Amino acid sequence: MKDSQSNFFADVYDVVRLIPKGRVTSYGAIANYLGLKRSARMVGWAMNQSHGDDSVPAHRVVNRNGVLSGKHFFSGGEHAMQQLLEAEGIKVIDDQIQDFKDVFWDPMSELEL
DNA sequence: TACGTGACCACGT
DNA sequence: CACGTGGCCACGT
Repeated sequence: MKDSQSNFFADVYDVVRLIPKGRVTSYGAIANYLGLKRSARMVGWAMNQSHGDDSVPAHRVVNRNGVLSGKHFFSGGEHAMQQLLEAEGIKVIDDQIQDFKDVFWDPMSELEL
């Protein structure tokens, strides 16, 4: 096990697990919260590896534009991620979250580091 | 070992 | 206001 990257992945997963039901956050917000400000890509990569871990609601993580950029990586079809979000009361149209700012959950603001 | 790619974001032109 | 480039870090070929 690589301690360093495992620690980073663990941190990302921990934050994602803290996302309340019916809310979403962005890769950049998580990266920023962890202090990796410019390394949002790593958060995305972490999500990629988290795929298969039911404890990590990756469907609640989208890009800063509110677009389901990672839907393509979900198993069960292209609309699997959208249906998961809609099941939590989040409206999604054409891979775009409606009222994104309203359902947006910022760890820095909500967790108040 | 080096290059290219990636579930992104911010800035410059 | 749209597009291009840089930056970040890790992984695959």
